[in-house]
Amino acid sequence: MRIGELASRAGVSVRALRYYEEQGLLESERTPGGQRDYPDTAVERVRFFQSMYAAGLSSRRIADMLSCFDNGTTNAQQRAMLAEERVRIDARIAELMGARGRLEELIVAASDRAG
Amino acid sequence: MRIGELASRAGVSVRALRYYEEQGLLESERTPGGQRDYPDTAVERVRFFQSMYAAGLSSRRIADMLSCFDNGTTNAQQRAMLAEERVRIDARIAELMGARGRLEELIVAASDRAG
DNA sequence: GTAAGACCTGACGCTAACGTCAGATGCAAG
DNA sequence: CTTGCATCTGACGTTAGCGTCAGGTCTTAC
Repeated sequence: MRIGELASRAGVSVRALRYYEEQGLLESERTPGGQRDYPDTAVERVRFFQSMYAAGLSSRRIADMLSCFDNGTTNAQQRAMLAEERVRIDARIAELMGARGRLEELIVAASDRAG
Repeated sequence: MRIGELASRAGVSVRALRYYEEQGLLESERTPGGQRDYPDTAVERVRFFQSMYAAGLSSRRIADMLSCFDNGTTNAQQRAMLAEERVRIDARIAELMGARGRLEELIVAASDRAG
């Protein structure tokens, strides 16, 4: 498929896809006219990127774990990195839950005042 | 206390405190010499900021809910905003847990391969 | 009174994941 | 063949929460 279709199917912008390619995350064939051509599997791949970005990983980090995503094998360094990122995500979740609690306090206190 | 002490007690940089003042989040008295002087309550206040920043709120958003933090009262707009931010945080937590799950899959798959 | 820090006000730098614009080309339809 | 939309390659713009440097002032210990 071409870039526009991939963008809409994966829920990202065309610009984002070109950026992923720049970062070495996403390859593509080219048509004789020079346009990018993606396989169907690219949709899932891009969604994986989005998920990792949403979790706060950098392009570099995602690139480092790509072989792991592609064929399910890892070296020691990758295993350490995966575990490290999991810890980081857990910490982020804890922060967010803390903030949620603070917000909740404000809401409860305010509703008490409001009756 | 002066700015350096507040910074170390709240766990942020001196620059950050001046930035919070710029954004209208943090007031201070001034000594005759022109240096900032903070009350003890500023420590907790700054920690609240950090928690909100960590949850992805902008300075503007935090400023908008400050009166709520200060005296526990809200107007309708603030109540709506607090609820909205809570929803946003919940969504972020869900994203993170999704990403965590994906990572977990990679880890499990890789450990299967590794034996 | 002076040396050493802490603090002051600008003001530019930084980062990362894109947004956006410009000017040119590819491609399917009528 | 041309109309018109999708796509192409640069390349500069954006955003937000600070980092950092420059040059000058305040405070405190000796």
